Amino acid sequence: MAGNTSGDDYENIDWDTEDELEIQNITPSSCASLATLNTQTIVSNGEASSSAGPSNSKLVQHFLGMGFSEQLIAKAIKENGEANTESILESLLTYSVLESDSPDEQNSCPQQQQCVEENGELSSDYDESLCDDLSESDDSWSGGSEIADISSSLPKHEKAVLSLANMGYTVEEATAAMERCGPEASIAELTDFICAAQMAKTEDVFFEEEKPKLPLRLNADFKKRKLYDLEIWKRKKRKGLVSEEDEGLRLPNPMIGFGVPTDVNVITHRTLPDAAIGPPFFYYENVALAPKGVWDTISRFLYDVEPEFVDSKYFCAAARKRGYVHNLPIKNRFPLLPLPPRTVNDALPLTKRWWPAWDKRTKLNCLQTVIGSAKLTERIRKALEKWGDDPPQQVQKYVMDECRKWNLVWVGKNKVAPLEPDEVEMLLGFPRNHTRGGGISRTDRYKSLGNSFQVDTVAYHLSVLKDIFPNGINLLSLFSGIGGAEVALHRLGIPLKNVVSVEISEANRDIVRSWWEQTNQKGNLIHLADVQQLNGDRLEQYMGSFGGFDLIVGGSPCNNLAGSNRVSRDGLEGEQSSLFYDYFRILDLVKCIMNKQS
DNA sequence: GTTACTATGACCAATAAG
DNA sequence: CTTATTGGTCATAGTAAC
Repeated sequence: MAGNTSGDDYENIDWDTEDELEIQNITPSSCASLATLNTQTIVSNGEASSSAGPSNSKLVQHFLGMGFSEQLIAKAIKENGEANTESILESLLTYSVLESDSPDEQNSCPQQQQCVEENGELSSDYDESLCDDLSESDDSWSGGSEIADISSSLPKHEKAVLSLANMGYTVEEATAAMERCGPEASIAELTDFICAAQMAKTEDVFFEEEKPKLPLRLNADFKKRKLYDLEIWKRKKRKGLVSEEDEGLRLPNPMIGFGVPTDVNVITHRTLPDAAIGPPFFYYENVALAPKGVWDTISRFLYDVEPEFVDSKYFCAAARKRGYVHNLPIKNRFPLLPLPPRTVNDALPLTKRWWPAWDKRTKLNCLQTVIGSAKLTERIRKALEKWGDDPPQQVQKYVMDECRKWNLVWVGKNKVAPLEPDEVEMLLGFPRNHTRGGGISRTDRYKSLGNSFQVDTVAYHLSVLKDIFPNGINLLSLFSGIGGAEVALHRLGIPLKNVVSVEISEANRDIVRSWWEQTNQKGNLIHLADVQQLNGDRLEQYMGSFGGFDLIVGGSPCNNLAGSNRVSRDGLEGEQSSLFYDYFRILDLVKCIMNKQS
């Protein structure tokens, strides 16, 4: 078992693709070509600016990681000294705002200092409407209306412009990029384009020194201004025509990805793009039914790997439609045993007695973070009690609609109820009481569970690692939540050697730590709170101490992608969901560091 | 302050209907 | 082919209760 034999599979995997540094024009990936959100990855080249850069490279790295340009950082440090990071940051932000308000200013593009491709020609729009009177704009938006409300109700392409604007680009730049790249272009494509345009425009222009330092604008004012610019853009757009190019990934039906344990049709081979090939292995997850273009963008960032869309209803009694982007082998997968019950009837046998014949459900819908109200179940009971076993169609439809929407199950005569937390735990493949105790409220249990992996599904995908890493793995777990990946690996019998787990919620960290202790794990568990604080230095530190990560798992926040969000379904640029870019940033960092080590 | 409870449609895409 | 209908969704915000 040990040693050489088990290495066979490993060697079949084509890790040794050294030369993946070929220039990729579109893909925002790979260490060499990309700057987006990724400036840190050039560490090894000693990107020392010729301009007598500050000695404190860590400090520079820190701000580079936040997306500011090296020149701006140098300037900010010069102004503020190295000691006061707060004031440096403030200066940097100020520069960005200045840039966006005065297009003449160059070089403050918060990203992409080193894009070289594209011949960035700009449309004439660049010169127009740059001199909009600000006071006018302020007046026109001075009503009590909330900016956020307005922006969230905008069409998607306009949101894209607004996103770019809020990233520090001018609306004119964003518009030009949109016109050039098409309305469905991803933010990555757009930023690439803008950067190229800026490079073209700013050649030979060196950083000017003294700029009047204005007080930092309030964020609301900033957005207000951008929104006004957006209105201008809309007016322009109505005149011209915009090519609508529809292109996008389609969800498979049935949603079984490369295969599920209960189906004989299993795909065992695929070809990964060279840039995607590890080490490390990575495994990224998010909701399948995201707004248009989101999965295209995710896939493009993650080295053009096609997502594997899987509905967990093929693994358990509840649906869970998710997309997974990973570079794992797909041959010889195996499921966790015992196979979990796959019908409501089997999973919740006590409901069978009360389950009416006209409720044809055999599976539950997606387990959410909130549950149906008591009022609703009472309304349903009242609606049903007038009738016998066979209520009229209208009533049946009403009841069924609500049951499907809220995942209600039958717990008594004419009585439906939401699932209990421990039932959700069981359906998702967690040990009973996994989220119980430790002072967590019932509401928060639902929330944590609703945001989690379905363990059997994930374990099936990760099962191929068992032969590859018989001695255990080092895991980097981003957005760990309640530890779905850790539980899956553990149940697969894959030892966890070193786990760096990043999770913002303290309650969730407590849950994972408690599980770690109860299952007598032999490895090390390192907990961090914020992915945004995880930089190259810390990663190198960890990786140096135990020799790199074997697997990077993460399901980034879906808040702004999920259909059930009525308020802020802003897509990948939403407040929480944009943390996807941190997943990519960290993955790419690890990839680069590992390449450097090997 | 924390927790529980409730009301709140939008968006997308698949499907049905015309 | 177009348009209408349907189904489904890792949720948020406000308010009351504790």
